[in-house]
Amino acid sequence: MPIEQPAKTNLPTLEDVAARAGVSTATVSRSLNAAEQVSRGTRERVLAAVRELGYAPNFGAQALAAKRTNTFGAIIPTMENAIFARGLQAFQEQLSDEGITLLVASSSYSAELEEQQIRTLVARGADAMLLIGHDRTPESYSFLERRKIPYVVAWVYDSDEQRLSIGFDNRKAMAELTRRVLDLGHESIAVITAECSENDRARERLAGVKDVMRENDFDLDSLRVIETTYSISNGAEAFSELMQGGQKPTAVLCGNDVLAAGALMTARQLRIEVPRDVSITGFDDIELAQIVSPALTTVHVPHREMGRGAARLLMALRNDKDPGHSIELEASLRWRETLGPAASKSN
Amino acid sequence: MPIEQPAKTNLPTLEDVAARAGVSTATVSRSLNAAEQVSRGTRERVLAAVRELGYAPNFGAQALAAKRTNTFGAIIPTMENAIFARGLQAFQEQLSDEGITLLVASSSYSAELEEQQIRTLVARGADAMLLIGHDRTPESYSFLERRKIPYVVAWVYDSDEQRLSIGFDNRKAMAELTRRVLDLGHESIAVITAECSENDRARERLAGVKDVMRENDFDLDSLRVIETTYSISNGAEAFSELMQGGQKPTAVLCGNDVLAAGALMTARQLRIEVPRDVSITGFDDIELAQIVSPALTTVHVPHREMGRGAARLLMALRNDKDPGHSIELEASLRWRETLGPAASKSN
DNA sequence: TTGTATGCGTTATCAC
DNA sequence: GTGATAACGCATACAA
Repeated sequence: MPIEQPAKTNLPTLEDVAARAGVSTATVSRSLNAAEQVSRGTRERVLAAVRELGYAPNFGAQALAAKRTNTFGAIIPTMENAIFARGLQAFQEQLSDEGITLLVASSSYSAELEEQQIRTLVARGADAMLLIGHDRTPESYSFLERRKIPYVVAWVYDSDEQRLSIGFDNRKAMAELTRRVLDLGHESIAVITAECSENDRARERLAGVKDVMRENDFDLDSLRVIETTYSISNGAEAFSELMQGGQKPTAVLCGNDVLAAGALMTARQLRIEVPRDVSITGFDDIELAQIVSPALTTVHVPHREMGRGAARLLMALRNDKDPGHSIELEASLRWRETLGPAASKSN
Repeated sequence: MPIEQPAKTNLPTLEDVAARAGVSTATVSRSLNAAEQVSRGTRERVLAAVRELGYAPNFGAQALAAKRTNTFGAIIPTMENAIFARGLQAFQEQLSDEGITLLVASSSYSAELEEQQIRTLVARGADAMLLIGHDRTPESYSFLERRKIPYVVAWVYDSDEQRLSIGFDNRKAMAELTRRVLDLGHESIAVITAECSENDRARERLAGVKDVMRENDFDLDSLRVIETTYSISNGAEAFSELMQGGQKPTAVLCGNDVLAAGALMTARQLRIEVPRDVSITGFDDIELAQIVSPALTTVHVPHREMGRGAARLLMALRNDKDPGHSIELEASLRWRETLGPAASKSN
């Protein structure tokens, strides 16, 4: 029985390729990473050897020697719904054009968990990080700075913040929506929002509502606010809580489309007609907003622009170029079917 | 001006920790990776030094020395909708319990692209891989085998296939659904499916439909099939194509919930009432299925079980334990609102 | 343009 | 239990 394979069936290394091509390992390395430094002939011989041996670089060795992994990290609050999907997709596409692979983790909206994820991704070799919002533990920031890991904050733009960011003004966007709601004669407003404590987007959106109510001399105490985790079923539950009891709202502003979809579902079950009996609005304008019936009036968020822009900022940072300043994008109202004039006071 | 930081602001290494704790690098390494081999006292001193210095292991070096990254890879066909989200989430959770980080990439339903992604993830150090379905290039398989990268195939169970897999019988599940449809008196059936050429799940589902039609002596030529990429808008378009022209179907079986949601949307626009005028069914039972109105009759897929199970199989494989054989899970009908009796022949 | 030699930060195999 | 020390596979400064 002939021995077909040597016992050690190890993968080919640079050295093997070098031997086969009759050059040094340095030349092989250069042929692969800095082709212009190598004469055409030798490069071709090397590449042939690479193909014949099925060589692929060892990631660990490469990272160790080059001190660079060409890997970026992103931590998003959740993957369970599509809120960040489109933006992340764009981010990813842009990066892979530049030869960067993306590592994604989710924090479940917990600053504590996010800090841990940051450490994990950085340990795993991330050269740069994409983060959502400004709220996180001081340790997260000091860790990144100490490690000199470039990062950009996305999904928010706040001129008060120093950190490099790309996004939109959550407060302003929600204020604009609220203004429209009040213009339609709504006087009894409720808000279903994510927990605000570690989530500046949610907090700012709520602040936007309050700003406008104040502007219009509303009593802020009359504003009912339910904080809950983003999910369809939580939206459903919160809405049903709002609609039982004496003072029913005529407009329910939801912190995002997922909550709004849940609210809409409950409305249907309770035979509450939207927007005749009650208006419901969302935020984000994910695909869901157009699928539900009636289609959701919501705030359109520039997902793809944020993703692409964040990638560009991060690449600049990683390459020690000047990224410029933070970028403010616009979030604009999408008027669809779930927002209408206030119902006559019949409840 | 006092020098606050040494010029070289490098990260602490094992050696630094060792020096500070007054032990050798070997002991530090052991304290971190095999705590039981180290006396309690020294371990505590080491851990203290680690904390004080903010030490974190260098990933590249670790991978290089240990020949193991504790990273698994998964390639799913798409991230653009939630089809794989729940399963992947479960997979991820199970893995992170075991200290494994997950790298995810998507192939856009292209075998060519998938092969490239496999290479990328393996190059980045993936110890093991999760793949969806059996269809892929022969090179993908030979690459994995040559590299001795363990993998498992999920989302399918096919007793004819040798490869380790966990999933359900797509053909059987779709056949079961089709049987119910025919029982309701439908005689004019149409199918909206993903492209079948590189997608065994889609192919098997379509085969399931045909099986049952044959069983019931239907003319297969009368079956209208539209192949398109999974997306709401494609589902919408395909449905509208089906509903114009002479021979309108009374039941439209969609290859997944996303297509079905699109069909439903168009139906609403065309004022076609579901299921009175036409029945529509989905597949997957993602959250979307319950949000749309009327709620989608669909095939429930055991997402989380697949994810968890795949993680267990892969861990066993990676640890050179016997994973046992492929696992068949059940996919069962979820009867909701979009499937009803065939409309009287009025078209 | 090409080769030589060194170092990157761990883990693991030995001894002790 | 603990300490030397040899890999691990590559990139790169320097020399030729």
